Amino acid sequence: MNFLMPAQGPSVITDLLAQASRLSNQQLSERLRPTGLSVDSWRILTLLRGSDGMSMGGLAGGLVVNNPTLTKMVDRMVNDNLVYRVPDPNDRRKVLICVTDLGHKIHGNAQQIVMGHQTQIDQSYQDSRELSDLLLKFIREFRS
Amino acid sequence: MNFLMPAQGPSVITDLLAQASRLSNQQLSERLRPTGLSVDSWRILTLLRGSDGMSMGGLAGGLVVNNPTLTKMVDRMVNDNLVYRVPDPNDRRKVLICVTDLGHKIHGNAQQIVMGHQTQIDQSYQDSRELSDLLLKFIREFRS
DNA sequence: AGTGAAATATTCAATTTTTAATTTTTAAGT
DNA sequence: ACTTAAAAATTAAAAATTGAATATTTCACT
Repeated sequence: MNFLMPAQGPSVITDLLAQASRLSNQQLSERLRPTGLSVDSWRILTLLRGSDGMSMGGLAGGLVVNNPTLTKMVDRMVNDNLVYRVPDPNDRRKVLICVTDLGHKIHGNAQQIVMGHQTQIDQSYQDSRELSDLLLKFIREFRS
Repeated sequence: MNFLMPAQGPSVITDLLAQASRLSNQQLSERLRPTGLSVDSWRILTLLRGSDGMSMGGLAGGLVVNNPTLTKMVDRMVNDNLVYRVPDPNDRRKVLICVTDLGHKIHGNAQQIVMGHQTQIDQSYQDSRELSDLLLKFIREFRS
């Protein structure tokens, strides 16, 4: 029961990120259950939001998921009428993913829940803003 | 291709953690390939290291993975002779997981690789130490 | 124009994870 | 002691992910 403190040695950032990510993901996942969205589905809709469609590759990069995985995720979301596929007129290798009206609606509900979750974190965790900033920098660095 | 900056609105920490965790996990995963260990197997061995065996529940909590998932992970590691199971003498519902000699040896190799990865992060990313500290606090807060 | 290489997305088989239910042991209250 | 509830780990079936291979389209170079 002593996994609150690391047993020995310096903490490795990959491990800390895994713990933190899975913990917050678990919580958010429960909160999103009423909407029927997984955390990743919400992330897809958020990325898509306000764009006129994104390619599979663009989405996969933004989410950091493998292409075949994303294909299946999008399949499910198409099935649930949250998004739809459109061939890219400029490059016929590509497919553009767009949000349906229902998708927008459900994302709106989800977004409120997510913001509630974020607010709770902000309140119980002092350095939330700073952590976000550092994570943003970290991600930017890692993507180059 | 503009997933480097968030399209709109404030960044949600759960999303940032997912991105950061998956990015660093991908990199470390590649580096660990020669050892045959997955990142999670390495995390298991690290948690186990220096303990006289941990229960499945303890491990699952430390790693933040579901119990059935951990059972299968440990099955594979037992198969590879990295760990073994011992019934807990104090509570016969429990099983203690222990590291084999081979497990210790392979974890040693893996640890070097992981430290190399960490060093690279420290060098390319200025605020590594601070990020780790904030993540530790975040995790501690989330676990209470 | 034509050829080979690269990019994009998908499919398929194999592996892994999840969810729900089961088994075994301990704890609690009567 | 007995009975019921809780805790711990596992199993089994369903769902999701991965990795390799495939099909199609574009790009670059001749």
